[in-house]
Amino acid sequence: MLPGMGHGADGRKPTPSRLDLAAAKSVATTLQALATPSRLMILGRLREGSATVGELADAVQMEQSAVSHQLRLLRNLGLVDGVRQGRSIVYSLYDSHVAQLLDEAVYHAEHLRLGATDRESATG
Amino acid sequence: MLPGMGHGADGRKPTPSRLDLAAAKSVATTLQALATPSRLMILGRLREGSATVGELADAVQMEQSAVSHQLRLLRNLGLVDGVRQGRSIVYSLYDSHVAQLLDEAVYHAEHLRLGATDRESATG
DNA sequence: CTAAGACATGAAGATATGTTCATGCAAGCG
DNA sequence: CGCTTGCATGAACATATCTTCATGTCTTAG
Repeated sequence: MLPGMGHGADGRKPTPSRLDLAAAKSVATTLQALATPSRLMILGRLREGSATVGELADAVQMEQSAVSHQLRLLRNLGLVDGVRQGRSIVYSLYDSHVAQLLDEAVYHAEHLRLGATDRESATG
Repeated sequence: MLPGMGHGADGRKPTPSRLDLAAAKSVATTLQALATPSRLMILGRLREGSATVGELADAVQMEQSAVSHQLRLLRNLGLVDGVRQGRSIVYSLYDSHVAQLLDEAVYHAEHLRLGATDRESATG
């Protein structure tokens, strides 16, 4: 159970109360899984459908080992799930929440990027 | 608006095509701004309304310097904006996208956490 | 059992990141 | 102008993170 952020079992979240440290840590941990290009691409690929580690490695242009390490991380966070199929292991997004979070993250991130296109090298 | 119902206020977002490396980097960069407890708490506080650096530092229990550093980062990413008001500088979320992304991130993160509560210490 | 394929894991090294410390810059006050 | 308040900035240190290398485990085949 997450302390400090109970938003009711009615499925409706009233007003997103302020983030306490525990909640912030929890959210940060999950978000960090989406905060790196490699994992983002892995998830992006998985969003289109299940794939084996080899396929993932090929899709994201990474070493098999690196992919495995990231998959382990994603698995521990409950973002993906892998099942054996013969000698391969087929990974897929854990549920629709992952896909949604991914979509929304991309969506907002793009918009935010547009709003801050050249803000980075603006007059400091 | 209700988080979790999807962000499609306009109802149509282009088919989230596969993430290429450039897009992944961009999204990852933005998401990384939300991937740490400190920044998450700063944004969480800002989500409730504007605040000066001092107020933020007090709210999130951080040194003023640390807050400033993080604000600089958030500002460069276009997530927050600060304007002078006397000796203080009042910060606020740049626009509703930030608030939305924040809400949705929290929402999904919580759900995902619930699904993976004890996955971390599973039979290993 | 031996051999090969597919994936996982541990250790190590290079980077990146976040906080702190000391200091600089800006604004208000007398 | 000098002093105080409020914030920003740079350097440094501790930590976390990601990738690579070598090796282990599990599965299928003969």
